[in-house]
Formats: sequence, structure tokens, C-alpha cells
Amino acid sequence: MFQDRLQAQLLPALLAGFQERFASAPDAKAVGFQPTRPEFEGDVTINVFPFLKISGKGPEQTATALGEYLVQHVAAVDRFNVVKGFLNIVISDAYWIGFLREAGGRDILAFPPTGGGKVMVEYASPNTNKPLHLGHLRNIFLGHSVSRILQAAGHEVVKVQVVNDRGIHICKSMVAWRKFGQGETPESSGLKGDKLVGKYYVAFDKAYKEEVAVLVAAGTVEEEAAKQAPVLLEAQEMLRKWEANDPEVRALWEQMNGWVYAGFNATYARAGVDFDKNYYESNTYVLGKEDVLKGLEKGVFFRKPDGSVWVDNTAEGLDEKVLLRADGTSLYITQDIGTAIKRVEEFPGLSRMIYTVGNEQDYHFKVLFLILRKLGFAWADGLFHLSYGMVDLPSGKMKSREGTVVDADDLIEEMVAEARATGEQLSKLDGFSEQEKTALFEMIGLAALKYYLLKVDPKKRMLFDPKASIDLQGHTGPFIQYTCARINSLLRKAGELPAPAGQQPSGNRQLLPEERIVIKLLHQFPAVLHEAAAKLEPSALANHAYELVKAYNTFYQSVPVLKEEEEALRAMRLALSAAVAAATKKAMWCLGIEVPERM
RNA sequence: GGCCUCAUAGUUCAACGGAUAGAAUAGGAGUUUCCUAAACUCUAGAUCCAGGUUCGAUUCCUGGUGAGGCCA
Repeated sequence: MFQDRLQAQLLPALLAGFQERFASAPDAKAVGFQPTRPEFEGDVTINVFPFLKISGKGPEQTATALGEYLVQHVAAVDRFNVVKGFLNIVISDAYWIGFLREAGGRDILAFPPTGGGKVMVEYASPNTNKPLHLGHLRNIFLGHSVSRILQAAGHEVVKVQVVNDRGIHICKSMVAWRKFGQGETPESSGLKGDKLVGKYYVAFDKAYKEEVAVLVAAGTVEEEAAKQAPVLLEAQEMLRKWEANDPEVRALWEQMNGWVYAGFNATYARAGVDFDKNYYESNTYVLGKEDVLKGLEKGVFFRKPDGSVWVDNTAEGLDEKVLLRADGTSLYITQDIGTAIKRVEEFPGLSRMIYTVGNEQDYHFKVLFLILRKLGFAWADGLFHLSYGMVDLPSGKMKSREGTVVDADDLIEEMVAEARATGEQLSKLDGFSEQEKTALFEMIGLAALKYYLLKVDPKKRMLFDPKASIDLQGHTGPFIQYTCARINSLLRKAGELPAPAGQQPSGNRQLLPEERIVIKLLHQFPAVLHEAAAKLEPSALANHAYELVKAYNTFYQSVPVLKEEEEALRAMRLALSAAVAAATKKAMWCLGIEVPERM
């Protein structure tokens, strides 16, 4: 459990106070500190209801006794008040100013060097027959952000992608391309590689449906027709040839996948994400069989009369699950078992392995992790399914067949275009070259998109309304960027002013309410980052960054900084501004979002 | 059919079992001789239903309704 620097002082004193006044102390973990609600006086609140049994007194008496003790024994505690069972503690301005001085000299979001440990984060697993869409973006941004957060928390992070590059789906694109493509390439068509291959996947589907319709019209039963359509047979034949290493088929496969990778990489580059290692299903799909057979020998699995191999998870409340079919062929889960084992061999010392995959696979991962534990791998306890909810559209679920899929590249382009339209209209960018403008709008558009997808609790299903999400105002990424840009502007101008030599925030000053609120939110920031790292929840960080800059904006609006004539006060407000910008910039980095110098 | 999620202002999202449930957006009213108005201020508006546990439930438990997912 993370303790902020204030709690580190308050908690021991509180326990000592319990001991002294009531001759008994509660479990430290049971003490909850919460920020005091704005309608009451105070900074930190402790609810004493849970401790009435220990104190043997009423809520008011208990809270008062503890409050008195804290005032006497903790320098940072100025005074207190009690409302019902709530002990509201007022922290001295000197404490807050001291914290601010500290924040000026170091990164308050830095973790203590605990030596983190090595973590693998898998955060993309695309199929090579279709371009990336909105759902992939949530996946990618989430996993990328989690990687950054873990990195910030002192872990060594290995970012990996799993490419589903083999199977019937890619064969369908290949068949269609050969039939209808007339040698079309990304170069000849001007299409991005992944888009080109996706086009032939769609073409396959169209041809297939037509053939089925013809068969049905000729009197074949629908179900039979679906199995007999010539293009489908062709695709299946191609898969067989692929598996038999047919040189011609392999060459075509490599060529088309090459196009797709070029396309994906362009999207990744624009989105600002990268991977340390790619796993290809064409290499890993053979893995796992051996491991399953070993498990069978050890008696972890069992064989059914037809020869298929199963695991029995009914004791754990799950079901029986096939691991090898009767004909000895493997399934997805077989590969996943083998791949996990291989990864641990390749990256010795992995303490955790995080799979960023949609929640439709919750059951799959439950079973996978259970199997690996049953196989006796110690590292299996470090496996985690970072499960995220689907992205819905106002019209409902995205369905590729109905053409309602939101394409990733198109979406990014739209957001950037919107940023440009707004930016040009506000016309604050005198002195920017076209190139600088383009870079800025790119930064803003992506911030809007990433923040929109990351501010929501990853576990929850979310709705993507193109009209609302394109907004650059309110609770958005650009709002946060804007606040940072304003602060940067202040700092630049301050640099041009004659420097108030060696001015530091002084300790004997009375803080304005607007200043206090901002400092408190800054003070909470490290705890929020810890929470985000522990729960793998970028949303916690995103929301806190928003609250901080919102409070800062209120401060900025009503309190002069550069215009403040008293030098020490100006220095303090500048230090406050600088600390907000620094912490926010780091938090945004953890979300994969950049902040501009000007906008 | 079995299992797993989710349900909060008109809408999109917040809220370790804690005080009068917060934001944003859309609606209404304002703020620019002043450090960037992509901002700020004010205003109105919500916990699906019924039980239970608890000093206290949006939160935990049971049942129901509705939405989604997974396994065949």
C-alpha cells in the first residue's frame, strides 16, 4: 500500500495516539485517509466510525481525542475540526510550501528505485487479413500506456505483438487477390498494404456469397452450399498447400503479409507505439503439443477413448477443455500454452506477463492460466489478462460485415483534421512553420483520441461517439495540453524577466484557496501513479491529470503569476506552475500523449 | 441451456463500504482595456426494481428486469 509523505507522518502518530488515549490501536491497514470534502474545513479526513469499538467512546469524542493528539505531536498538523464521525485535519501552509519546494527540485512521480523486475506486455494481436480498427486502437493504447506506467514504476518492460499471419483467413485474401487482383500492389494502386489485402478479403466474401446463392438457386441446401462454394474449397486447398510448404503459395503469402506489415507499421508509427518483439503465429502454431503430451504423462491431463487430450477443470468451477483433437491437431489454447513457455525461456527472469486482450476472451485466459499452473510452472502466478471492454458505436456493435467498422487510419486522420480546423480558426500560431503546425496538429489530434479511449476504466465497455469524441474541449486530451502550453508560456516569459536571484518559496506565507487546491492535487499525484501501476489502470492517471489541470486553470484565471509584484510570491507561483506542468507532462507520457510547448 | 460482465443527470464518463453522489457535454445566464477564452464563473439535472447484511450501501449478498459476451 502506497503512503504519501503526509500519511507517512500521520499514520504512526495516529496509531500512537490510539495507544495513548485508548490503550489499543487499530490495524494500520484499516486506517483510511481521504481528502476532505471541499464544503468542510480541512485537508485530510479520517473517518473514526470503524474504530469506535477500540476507543469505547462516541464518534465525536474519539475524533476529538485523536485530533488533539495529532495537533500536539505532528508539526504539519495545524488544527482540526470534527463533524459527526469525521476528523477533518488542517495541514499547515508551511507543510504545503515545503512540499512545493521539494517538487521544484525533483520528479515527484519518480518511484523509489526498487528494482522493479522484468515484465512482458503483449498489446497487439492483429490478423493479417484486415486493417486495424477502433477496437485495436483501444487495445494498443491501453497496452502501450500500461507499458509506460510500468516503466515509470521501475520495471523493465518487454513490449510484444502477436501477429496472426496464418490460417484460412489470409488464404481467403490470397485466393481473391489471385483471382481478381490482376497483379495489383500497394505501389500500383496507391493503397496502404493492409488496406489492399483487406480489400481482397472483402472481395473473397462477396464472391463466396454469390457462389452460395447460385448453388442454392440450383437447389442445394443452404448449409451444404456454404461448404461447397468453389472459392472456399480453393481457400482450403491453399491452406493445405501452405501447410505443405508449397513454394508458390508461400511466396504469395509472404508477399501479401509483407504489404500488411508495412501498412500496420505505418499506423503504429503514427500512433506513436512500438514493439520490442513480434511473434508470428506461423512460427508458434506448432508449439504446445509437446507440452500437452508431457502434461498427459504427468497425469495433469487425460485422454478420451477417441484419442483426444483434455484437461478437467471442473473442480475449479470451469469445464473440461480439449487440448489436442483426436487427429492430434492443436487448438488455439495449445499454441498459447506453448507460446507462454517459449517466452519465459526466451526472456529469463520475467516476473509478470500481461496479455492485453478483449474481455470476450476472459474464459480462455482463465483456462490458460489454470492449465499453466497445473503444469507446475512457478511463473504462472505472474500471468495477467488485462481484459478490456468492447468499443461500441452509437449504432451498436462494430460489425465488419455490415461495414460499420471505424478504420484506425481514417479515425486518426479525422481527429488530426479536426485539431487543424480548430487550431487554424483560433490562429494563435504566429511564427509556426507549416511543418511545425502539422506536427502540432498531429500531437493534438492523437491526444484527443488517446485520451478519449484511455480515460475510461479499461474493464468497462465503452461507447465511441464520433461526434463527441472529436471534441477538443472539456474533459479531453487537448484541454490538458492547453494548460501545459499556457504554463510553458509563463515559464518562457519568466525567463525573460530579470531573475529574482535564488528566490525560493518561503515557508511563512498564507496560501490562497486556489493555490492550496492545486498543491494538494499535486501531492496526491504519486499515490495515483502507484495505484495506476498496481491496478494497471491508465484511467486513474488520466482522470487525476485532468483534475489537476482543471484546478490549475481556476488558479490561473483568478491569481496573478507574472504580474504579481512581490518577488517571493511570484517565485512561489511560478514554482507551483512549473511543478504542475512537469507532473502533468510525465503523466501524459505514461498515457502515450505528448504535450506541446505552444498551442 | 450453462458460465461471465455491465446498469449512475438528456448523453458520455467518475466516485478504498463513508459526509449533501462528482465531472464533461448538450440546455440557461455571464466573464476579454489583465500572464494563451482549446479557458473561467454561475444555473438546472441521476444511483434499473424488490429484499438482505451494516452505525452507514451507487459500492457487498439474494432474487427480478434490461443490455452485452463466452462455451457449445
